[in-house]
Amino acid sequence: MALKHAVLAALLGGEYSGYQLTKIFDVGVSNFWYAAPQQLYAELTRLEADGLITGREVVQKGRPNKRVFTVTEAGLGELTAFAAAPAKPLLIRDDLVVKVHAVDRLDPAPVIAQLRERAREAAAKLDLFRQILARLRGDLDEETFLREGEHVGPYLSCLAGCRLERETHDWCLQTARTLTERAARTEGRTP
Amino acid sequence: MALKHAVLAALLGGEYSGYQLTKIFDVGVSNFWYAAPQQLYAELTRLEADGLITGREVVQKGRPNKRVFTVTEAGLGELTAFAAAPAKPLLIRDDLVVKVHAVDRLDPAPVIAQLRERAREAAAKLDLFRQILARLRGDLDEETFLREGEHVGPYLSCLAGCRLERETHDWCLQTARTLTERAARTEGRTP
DNA sequence: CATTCCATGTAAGGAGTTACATGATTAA
DNA sequence: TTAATCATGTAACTCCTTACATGGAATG
Repeated sequence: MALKHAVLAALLGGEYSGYQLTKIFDVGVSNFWYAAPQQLYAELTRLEADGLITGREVVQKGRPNKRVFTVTEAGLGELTAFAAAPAKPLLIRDDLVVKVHAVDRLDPAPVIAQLRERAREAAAKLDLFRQILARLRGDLDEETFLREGEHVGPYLSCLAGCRLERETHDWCLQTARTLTERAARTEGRTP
Repeated sequence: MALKHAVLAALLGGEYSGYQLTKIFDVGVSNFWYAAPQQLYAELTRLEADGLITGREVVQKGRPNKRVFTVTEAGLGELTAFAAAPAKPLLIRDDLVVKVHAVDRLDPAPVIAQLRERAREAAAKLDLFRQILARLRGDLDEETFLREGEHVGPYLSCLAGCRLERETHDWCLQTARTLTERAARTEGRTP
């Protein structure tokens, strides 16, 4: 199982409902994992049935009640075993890079548009991640926080997200610029 | 279908057999897609049945014969449609970052070991990608090649791979160092 | 003689995606 | 009153992963 450990890891950060988790996993949990809402609800049901998490009903006024979940001792044990097991290689699959790979034989215009769009998204995510980092480290500077702060796990994983988004952003813009310039030169020749 | 377009894109680079593709996809085609051998053989069968690629038997001496594949006109059409369609968001799933995220409540030792191992792998891939880039650009420098070279697609996608591996490498080492130092400080306190 | 490389698959099962469904509340 | 947000799912399908299978040639 794959989502399992990502959910457990996310729930270490506090009690969350299925809906709250969908928000967290929608951004990709600091970009290390993505999951659709239906997946999460199904996974929470399974994890609770397996005793790795426990749910608690929270009554709300003005909006539907919700169930929030916490990791149990058994869940923590599962995470420990998971952390000790050899890591699977990073899994990355990206449509856009496939398109760039093939761009020599294709119309570059839509690819360029998508690169620009992706760059915007990456910039937005980077912004978001930086806010999360600032909130996590409070009034300490990064170095001090990493040395003395209490919970560095989420901070470190978010740093990974920052790096990825920054590089994505830069690569997209560089690639878009390269393709744009080449397209301009080709146009100049063909008419 | 997902693999489909990655295979078509890879086959634009020339004629390859299933086996050769497994080698290419094993590295992740410059890190943008990974696929297992069985997936590839199945996908090639399907693509040929759909007329998007054509196979050709190559008789070899001293080793088993093989079938190599080329993209057809229909295949190129499929790729064009794919390139014009909106890109799906980058899909990234990484065990190791999940472990780091949860590391505050876990034994950091195995996580640190895995971070170092991942750093080594990333360095190796980075090396490989740099060789590929050098081969692709020939005796031109990068700027000139990107401006005037003939096939920049594979070069640009490989650049994406380089960025990813470089960041992975640096992040792994920085994270391993942070966790190591914190572990040392905790040890100093608990005995 | 054992291992690695070349070459190609089948079969079963687990994971993820897409499409659809429901219903209340709050903000524009 | 229309849309967005909160809240939770089911069902069908596609895709991917894991395990297993085969067999010759080259390398050490």
